[in-house]
This record gives sequence, C-alpha cells and structure tokens, in this order.
Amino acid sequence: MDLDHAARCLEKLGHPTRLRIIRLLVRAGPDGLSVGAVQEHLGIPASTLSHHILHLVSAGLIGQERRGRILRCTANYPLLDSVVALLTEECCAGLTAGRKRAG
Amino acid sequence: MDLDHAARCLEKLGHPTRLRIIRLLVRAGPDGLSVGAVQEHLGIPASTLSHHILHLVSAGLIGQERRGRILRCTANYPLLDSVVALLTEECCAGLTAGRKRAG
DNA sequence: ACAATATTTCGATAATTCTGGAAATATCGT
DNA sequence: ACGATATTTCCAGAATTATCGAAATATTGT
Repeated sequence: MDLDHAARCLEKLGHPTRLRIIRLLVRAGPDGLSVGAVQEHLGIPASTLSHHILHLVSAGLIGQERRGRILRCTANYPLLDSVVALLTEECCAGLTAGRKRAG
Repeated sequence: MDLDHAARCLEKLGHPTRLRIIRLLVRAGPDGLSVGAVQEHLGIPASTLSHHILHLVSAGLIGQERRGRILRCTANYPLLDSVVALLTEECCAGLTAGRKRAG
C-alpha cells in the first residue's frame, strides 16, 4: 500500500454516504449486507447508492457476491486495516508524543 | 468527532498532494515546516499548494503560525488521531476477527 | 412466457474541485 | 521608501463528481 493507493481509498471514504455504507458493512460482519438492505438503512435512491457502491468496489474497499437476485456486499477488512495502518504509521498517530521515526 | 466530521477530514486526506503534505508535516514533528519548505519538497506551484493547505487548515488537520515572513504549518496530531480512532473503532479494524461491537 | 424483485446503466444537469499564472499582500532588512 | 522574500488571492478554464429518474438487465418463481 503506497501513498497514492491510500489516497485513493481515503478519497472514497471521504464522502458521508460512502462512509456510512462502510460502517454498515463493517458492523454487519463477514456476511455483509445486500444492496437493498443498505438502501433501506440509508434511504437514498437506488441509482445513487449504486454509484457509491461502485466507487467503493473500484477501490477494493468492499467486495460483492451474487446470490440469486441479491448482491451481497462485504467490507474488505484487510484493506481497511492497511489504510488505517498507513495512516497511523506513516502519517499520523503514534508520533504524537515521542516520535519513533526519523522522518 | 461524528461521521460527517470524519468524512470531511478523510475527503481532505484523500488527495495525493494533501496526503503528502500531511506526511511531511507529521514527520517534521511539532515544529512543522514553512509553506516554502513544503513547496520545495513537493515541487508544485505556490498557488496550488496554497489551495491545498487551505483545505487542510479548514478541516483543522493542520495549524499555522506566522513567524515574520514565514508561515509555519504543523500537523494537528490529536485530530489525526481521532480520525484514525473513528475509522478503527467505528468503521474498520479491530472487528476483523472477533467483533466486539453489536452493530 | 410472465410478473415480480434486485440492481445497474443511461443520460442529463448541477455542483464542486483542481490547477496555475498573474497580481496583490505582508513582512523584513537596509 | 525600496527591494527582496513568503504567501495568498484573484481569475478562469478544465476536469471530475454527485445526483437521480427512467429505462434496461438479470434472476427467480409460477
């Protein structure tokens, strides 16, 4: 995970609707939720939701699996973890008090 | 820090140039860097840089302090920490294996 | 084949963001 | 006051993103 890849993920996460989608899916656990279920939770038009989901899929932040008519979306936990890890190690926290890296 | 505030921060971090600025400032430590120093590192036009810095300031991700002609920019470590914390606790990691939160 | 359900694609508009040259502003040293 | 340095603001154009109704595409059950 390099900086640009992280930036691409953060860009996708940096939209309130998409961040809500991610939160829903993370909380839903490994089974995730169907697109329809997400739509019910968020109460937004289907086409708008579909676009946002496409964003998240294109960044790899969520995965999808067809099950009949239903398209199940799941959070990509490892990728989310590495985004947080990059943000933490390379850019942000852990350096607050006594910085460990030279820079 | 609510979801929308986090989304606003993530949106700002979700741009390669801005993420680079943040990384520079974090690594520079509590003293930060002047705008000019950042510009030297990134090699982009001053006005473009100024716009990006304004974004980061408006989100509170960096602070500024004038010192004569030089404007020193510093990373807002606590805010960065809380963004990471929200991402970790509410949205992302820590739930990968055995989830602790109900949802 | 048909109706019902689940989701996407099309198409169009509005809004926002990104970029950077040129000019303006602020500060300093002399 | 002047010239140099540091940074921003103005301005404009190009590019991207967001939104959502309507139509299209699967899939299932009958």
